[in-house]
This record gives sequence, C-alpha cells and structure tokens, in this order.
Amino acid sequence: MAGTGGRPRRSGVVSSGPREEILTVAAALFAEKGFSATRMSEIAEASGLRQSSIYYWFSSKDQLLRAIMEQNRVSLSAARVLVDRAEPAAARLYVVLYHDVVQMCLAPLNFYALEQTAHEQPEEFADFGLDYAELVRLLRDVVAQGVAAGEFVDVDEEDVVRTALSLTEGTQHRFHAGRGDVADVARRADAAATMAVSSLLREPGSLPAVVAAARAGIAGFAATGP
Amino acid sequence: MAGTGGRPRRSGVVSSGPREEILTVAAALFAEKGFSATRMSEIAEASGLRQSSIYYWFSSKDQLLRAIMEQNRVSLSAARVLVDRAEPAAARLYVVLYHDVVQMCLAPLNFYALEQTAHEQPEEFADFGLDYAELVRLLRDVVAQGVAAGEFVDVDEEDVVRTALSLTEGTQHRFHAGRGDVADVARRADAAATMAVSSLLREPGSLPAVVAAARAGIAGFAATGP
DNA sequence: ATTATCTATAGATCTATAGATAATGC
DNA sequence: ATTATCTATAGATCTATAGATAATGC
Repeated sequence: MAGTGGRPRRSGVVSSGPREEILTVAAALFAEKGFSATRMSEIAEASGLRQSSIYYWFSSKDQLLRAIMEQNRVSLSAARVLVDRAEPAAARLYVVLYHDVVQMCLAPLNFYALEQTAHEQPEEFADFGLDYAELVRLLRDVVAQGVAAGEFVDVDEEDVVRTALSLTEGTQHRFHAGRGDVADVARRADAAATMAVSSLLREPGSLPAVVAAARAGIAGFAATGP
Repeated sequence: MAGTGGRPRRSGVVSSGPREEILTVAAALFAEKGFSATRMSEIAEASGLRQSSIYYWFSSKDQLLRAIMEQNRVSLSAARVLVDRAEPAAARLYVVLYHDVVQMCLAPLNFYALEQTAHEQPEEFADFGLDYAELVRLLRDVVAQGVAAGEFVDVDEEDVVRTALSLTEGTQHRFHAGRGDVADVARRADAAATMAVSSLLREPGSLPAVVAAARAGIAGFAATGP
C-alpha cells in the first residue's frame, strides 16, 4: 500500500498503511474524549502527521467516524445462527451475551460513543439501529423458548432482554472507561453472561452444565473463549 | 430570588430562579449531546436568554458542569445504612441496586457523562471517585454476608459487585439515551435489581419473599417505590 | 507522473468580556 | 442603586482547502 513515494513526514514516523493507523488512533481518542471533543490536530499528532494531512485519507471528521463504525459493526452472527439450534436456551443465551461483551470490549470504540453519533445523525446511521432491533428480537425468541421449555422461570421476555443488554453494554463501558486489560475480557464476559442466565434458571444447580455446553458452543462461533 | 429588577428578556420568557432553570436545561443538553458538543448559545436559547447572559449566573462552562454535578452526587445513604442491618443480604442488595438505578435515572445528567468529566479533570472531581469506591466496598460486604449465610451461591464478591454495577449503570444509560418515561423507572430498577439478586440466590423460589422484604425496606429509604 | 506529505490560511465557530440598557427598589 | 439582561466584539480555537514540496516509479 504505502512505502511508495510521498513526501517524508516531518515527524520521521514511517507508516505502512496510514489509513488503518489513523482509524485506530482516532477510535481510541473518540472513545476516550468523545467525538466532538477530539480535534483533528490531536488525531494527526498521535499519528505522526500534520493536521491537514489527515484530509488526504479522509475527507472530513464525519467520514473518519463513519469508517470506524463500519469496521466496528456489532455482528449478529452468533445470535442469527443460534436462534434456531437445538441446544438448551440457557446455553444459547449465554453464548450470545458472552460474544456481545467480547465483541464490544475488543472493538476500538466504546459502543455508547458510536450510539450517540448514530443518534445525532439518524439518516446516515440508520443501519445501526436496525442491527440493534434485530438482536433484541432474536434474543427475545431465545428467552421465550427457554420459558416455554421450562428451563427458565416465567418472565417478561422483553424486559429480560433489555436488562441483559443493559448489562452487556454496561460491562463494555466499564471495560473501555477503565482502560481494561485485554486479558480480562473473557472474565468479564463470563461474569455478565452468567449473571443474566443464572437469574433465569429454574434450577440453579444446572448452571455448570449450561456453561459447559456454552463453552463447547463458543469454540464453534468465536475467536476468544473463556 | 428573581422577579426583582433586571432588564426584561428579549424572548419575553419570565423566570423565577434563572439559575436553577439554566442548570436543568444544561444538564439535559449535556446528557443528550455531551458536554463538549453543547454550546453555551444552545443552553442560552433553551433558557430564553441570550448567549452571554449565562455568564451572569455562571462564570464559565466548567462551573456550570460543576454545579450540575454537585446537585447530582450519587448518594450512598442506602448502602451505608443497610450494610449493618439484620435483614437478609438478598433484600438489602436488592434495595441498594434498586435505589442506584432510580437515582441515576432521575438525575438530570447521564452518569457516564459525569464520569467522563471526572476522568478529564481528576483533581477537581476527586470526591466522585471516592464515592464510587465506597459503594463498591459496601456492596462487597453485603454480598460476602449473603455468601457466608448460605443465602447466595459461592461467588467472587468483587466480580459480582462490578457486574451488578455495570448492570445498574447500563440500565440508567439506556433510560437516559432513550428519553425514558419517568413512569418506567421503577420497572427498570426492579428488573435490574431482580436480575442481579436472583442470579445469586441459592434457592430461586425465595425471590418473591426477598422482593417483598426489599419493598418494605424501600419504603423506609426512598421517595420512589415500585 | 504519481503519491503523500507539508505550510499557510480562509472562514466558521465558540467562549468570554466590556459596556450599554431597562427594569425595580429606595 | 441594584439587578438582570442586552448588544457587540475580541481572541482563541478548529475544520477544511489551496497550493507547494519531496519522495519514488517510469
């Protein structure tokens, strides 16, 4: 990509792939200080560039955020696959919530920062809200299946799903806000998924079996297991 | 306070207590758009004032935020009182978590917005972090008491407390982000506290009794019951 | 000739201050 | 005389553009 031509940087920093580097740096700054409070000059400095050189790669600050969000789309793949599988609902719910935390923690940008921008520019970021709605729908089905099968106590599925997502989101926030250690992600994801699932189990003693089944499942769907 | 003297506003809006009104308006805007992205001119316009008139009441934008945070200090009173009481740990934990959600939801400013500013200006907002640490400590004690008494399954107290607080914080975020209806706060607080507590109970069937005991307790400590 | 950077700066904010103005109270 | 507002604006950013410059590749 790079390495061919171009005036040398004043900072002396050599980059292979300035575009990716700028995205990484910008995501970290947006997450730390917020989109609006982050200056293009700060992104440039952290990238070893002059302020205006960022505009060679991205035509505006908004486009920069757009590019980060595309990298960062919260995937629904696990939920989509698992909603129709035969495993117990508890194990499937665990897997999806676990994934949700891992994905948001490993993403460069705090989910809430992303969400706020989507809220400010609804037309441009409409797909974002659609993904979220689909995740809610899929999880509601899984919870309903668990209730129907007698695995879960009788609950309002909508409430439970919203609460569980508040938990995964709150967990990723605490991680990002505290400059969390990547080695910690699996532990936090497990804690969140365990809390949500075991609050639903009619039989608390079945938790170890649920987690074991879920881990077998996680191996099939995720890069990072507990 | 007001009503005495002063040039009339160009907007015609009459205010008794401009200071309080500005704080309310500013908190709403800070929560919605973030501190940095909110302009003094927007706060002024929403208050029926001209931009520079805000400075008659607050010497700077930072002072405005400071004043909001002081109004908004997350209270530890319930936790402080309950840590030493004789009720079952489950009921006490429920009460504190319930309160935590209610308080953060009813506060004018999203807790995370506040936390971010505290993070940016650590010297000025040191008390904020101390309050949080105390809450963690108190809750850890309550959970440890529940485990020792056999009410709760055997867990890592630190993990559980951090996870439970991620849940209450995530819940208030979802509330503030969604322009939640105040009538909904009790329901959300109950959902969050219930999820955390019932994930710990050794005997899930005891949940109704726990919630009943907690409600009796809530009446004693809070303005808002479920 | 192409690529990637730089310097310089126009134009658009945004915060905060200075000083005028229009009420009420004495 | 005091209070609370207003208008006007200085000064400090901050984004984005224009055009120059210094590499490599042909």
